[in-house]
Amino acid sequence: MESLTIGQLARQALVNIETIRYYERRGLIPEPPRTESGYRQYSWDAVARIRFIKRAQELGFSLREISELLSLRVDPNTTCADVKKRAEAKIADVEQKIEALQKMKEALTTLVAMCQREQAPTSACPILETLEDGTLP
Amino acid sequence: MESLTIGQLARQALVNIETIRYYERRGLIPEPPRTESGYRQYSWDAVARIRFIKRAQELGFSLREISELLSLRVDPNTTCADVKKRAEAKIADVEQKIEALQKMKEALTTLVAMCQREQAPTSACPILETLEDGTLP
DNA sequence: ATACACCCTGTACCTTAGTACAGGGTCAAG
DNA sequence: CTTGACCCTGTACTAAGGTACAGGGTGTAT
Repeated sequence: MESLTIGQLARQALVNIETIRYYERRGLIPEPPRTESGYRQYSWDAVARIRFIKRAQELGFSLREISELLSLRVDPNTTCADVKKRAEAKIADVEQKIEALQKMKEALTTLVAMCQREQAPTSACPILETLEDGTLP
Repeated sequence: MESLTIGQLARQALVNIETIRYYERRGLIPEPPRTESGYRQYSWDAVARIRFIKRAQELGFSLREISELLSLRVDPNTTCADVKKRAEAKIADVEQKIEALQKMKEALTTLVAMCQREQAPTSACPILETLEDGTLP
């Protein structure tokens, strides 16, 4: 199996066939070669590419940002300095996301710690009370 | 001011009027009593309720999850442990994301370093594999 | 040669979390 | 008693990220 049909790729990458065609339209994956009869022929690299897209999405990147990430490389139209500049901007993005998530985690941890008596009814749940009264840092 | 109009509530809770009506349609806030002329009359509790929704959203809960949290509160068969379990699941979620982002940051940092040494990657996308194994090709 | 699974394009539709009117009624100040 | 700020319902729209056909062609096993 040296190349994959769109259906095989979809199963490998755990996405819908339509999603792959959608990514192609959005320019996130290159247009693959076609067979005589017009079927798309994917290489195994495409699996990794789609999995990257899915993972980056879970991390809060939009498809636009992901295509920026994927195009971080030198080519005739992109200089090394340009790649570096954009990579640095992405690092700042990523750092911001990490910070936001760390704050989220701290707040959630504080909430969980408030639950001393698990059998308390939810009507007296300190987690819910704290979310409501705005005393969470 | 013993009750609030929708506009007053919106200002207090720092949301749009339309958002409040949207939350009502979604069942996130109860239908308030009306004046003779049909105006919604909110109690001050509604401010807390909307702040709860907003706060939980910031912590990564979707509106669907938030309405589950809210219905846990009025269900006499659930305990605080149920609430805690949901918060803990969110924490695990957030932790995973932080880890993946840290890998991505490392990959981007490596990429920047490669640019500095004039070893810019020129062909395949250099960060593609980072979310899988944290290395650069 | 006939199912049946698969592929193609194109267009329409869905979800989430709201926003934005249109077309009308209400309330308080001047 | 009019003006302006507010409220009502209902519908339509937004952006992002898909999903779901319809109507047709292809590939292969029996």
